[in-house]
Amino acid sequence: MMANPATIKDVARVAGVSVATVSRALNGAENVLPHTRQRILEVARELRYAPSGAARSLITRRTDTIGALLPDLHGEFFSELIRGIDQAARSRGLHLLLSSSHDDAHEAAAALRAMNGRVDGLIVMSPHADDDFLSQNLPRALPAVLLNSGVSEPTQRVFAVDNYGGARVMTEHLVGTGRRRIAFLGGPAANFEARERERGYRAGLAPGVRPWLLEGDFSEAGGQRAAAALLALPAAERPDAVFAANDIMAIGLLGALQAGGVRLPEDIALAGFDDIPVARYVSPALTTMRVPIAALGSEALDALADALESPQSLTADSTVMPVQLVVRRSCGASKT
Amino acid sequence: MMANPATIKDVARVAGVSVATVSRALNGAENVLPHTRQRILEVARELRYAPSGAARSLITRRTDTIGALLPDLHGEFFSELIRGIDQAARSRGLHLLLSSSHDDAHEAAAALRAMNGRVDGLIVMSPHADDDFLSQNLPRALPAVLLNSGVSEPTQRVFAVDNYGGARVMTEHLVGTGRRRIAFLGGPAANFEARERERGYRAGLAPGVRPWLLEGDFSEAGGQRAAAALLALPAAERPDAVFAANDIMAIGLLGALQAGGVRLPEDIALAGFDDIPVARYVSPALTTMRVPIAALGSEALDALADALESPQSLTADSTVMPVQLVVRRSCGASKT
DNA sequence: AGAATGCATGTAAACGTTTACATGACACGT
DNA sequence: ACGTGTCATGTAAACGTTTACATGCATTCT
Repeated sequence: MMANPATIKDVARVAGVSVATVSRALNGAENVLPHTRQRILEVARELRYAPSGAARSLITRRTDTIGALLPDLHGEFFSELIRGIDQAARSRGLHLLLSSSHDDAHEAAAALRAMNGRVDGLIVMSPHADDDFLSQNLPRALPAVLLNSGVSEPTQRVFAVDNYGGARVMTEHLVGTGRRRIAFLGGPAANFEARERERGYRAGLAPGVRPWLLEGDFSEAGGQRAAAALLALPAAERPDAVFAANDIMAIGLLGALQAGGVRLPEDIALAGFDDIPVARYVSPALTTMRVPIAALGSEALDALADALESPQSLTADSTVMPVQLVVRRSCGASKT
Repeated sequence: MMANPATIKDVARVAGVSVATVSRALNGAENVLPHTRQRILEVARELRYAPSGAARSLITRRTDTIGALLPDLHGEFFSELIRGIDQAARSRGLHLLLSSSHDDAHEAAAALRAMNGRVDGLIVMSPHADDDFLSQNLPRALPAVLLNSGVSEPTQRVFAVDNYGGARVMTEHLVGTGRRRIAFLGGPAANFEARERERGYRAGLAPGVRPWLLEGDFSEAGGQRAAAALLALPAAERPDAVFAANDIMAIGLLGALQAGGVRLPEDIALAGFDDIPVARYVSPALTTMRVPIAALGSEALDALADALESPQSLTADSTVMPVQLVVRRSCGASKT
């Protein structure tokens, strides 16, 4: 019923030629008689022959595939990231091998090793992927680029987002619109991006102003918990602005605060970070920092793909993608 | 600098054993002396050896990878779908090879063939993937499951969503809340799901009522265009409800209608289909049909993974996933 | 006419694994 | 002591390609 797939040998036998000729005909080598080629193509179609990727990449040492090691697949951030990577990959004829959600460094290492021989390069975004981890676990000869990693002295190519600068600009914007009691809803302590954004927040405050930190975890539920904490305060003691370290927390906060009778942006101005698609649909629409998520993915892939052509092009420096302030109604500075 | 990766031969040479012993030690065969095994593990770590996936799967005929052929990666629908697939794949130790956006059948066929020898099975969701296409292009011996395909007499395993039933229930719901002039904003004519939803809409109308069809394309911009068309009508001639064939069109419509001064849901009730995450954040929150998108992906993967163990488990029937009416404010039937 | 050239095709090695089978050391029962 | 069995290890084939090199035929040059 489900017969074994045809191999190049089958094609050769049926067409009455050698496997070498079949290989040449199928790969478009020019030194094969038109008549022979046509015959081979016919037979190949007839037998539904498709070359084995495994065998082919074993000998050519090319897989035309790049691997992506991601921490998670949840939410719009990763959706956008993958879209960016995929788009760039497709336009270069590369395939995408996905691997996600590695809870500990051990698992991530296993995933990394499992990619060996199946990919030509790696895009790595992982909380565990510090310099040490990579130099211990990255199979040799496998070019890699890092995304938003916390490496200080990179030995790899790194693409990152200007978390610090963006957070600073956002804070200054809130200060500029007259807010004085600006709280910051942070992310997980272990998260590099969260720390950078907090650093930017601190830098953006007017000199002498004490930072006001709320605990968060980058999740919608975390935003709701923070809202509950604020609602427990007397209205006069609440902040007049909250800057959430990412959009999804801001959105959780937004809904919960409104449910608690707080008027946004009149009572409390709200700002997020990332500009995920949903940010413009909430009411009031969320002021946020636009992160070029898809571009981050496609630039990473482009750098990696270039490295496949000329390995020396993969230098160990880092590129910081600029972010852009997007003012919407939630911060009170826009009428629309 | 970037040395060739170590092979099993290198490990064997350094450890002073044969490659067979290395293979056995690394794969956990029990008949290898503890001393020998430890020595081999040490050497392997030292050399940063990782077995070549290509070589391994060439001989074992297993890749532990499944391929997903998707039409697109844009939007929350596919994000959720991939998440569902990935989650099920990971829990079974399978990898995921992604391939998307094939504009024509020719491209899709190429993608299909490129997967040969790199995957153990396929999840296919493609407008081109009808029965003919698959039987022509699917390499033999490659188990596959189809998603939301328009095959009538399936020769493959198919998972689909109850588009017809859901659309019918939604239409009946709108009728039940007193709406009489219910328009349907359709999807691309070539799209099977769009046609099924339209069919459900027609069936849900009260007997004798003429269907009112608006042209759409499943995109947010399409929703906005439809809104423009409605706004061009005198208010009295507009529908009192619009049922959009998917959420993203409903959301485009929603924003554009509100900008045009239409009150939702008072003047026009609005409903969508899919229940993408953003549906509950728009204002008014969108009444919609909840499609178990992630579950669709994970069930498809589970069926496929089972088939890898026992090929005969992959019968050629179809599973229809139930959908669920989610009433929110946009249809006027809910206070919250 | 004979040598040289060009060119289509064939032969076989190589890629890095796994695994069936062979080998040989050692322990044991007789 | 000698066969017998056990078991760790080695040998080599196999997986399905690509490709360097060999082959031999047809054509062209002298």
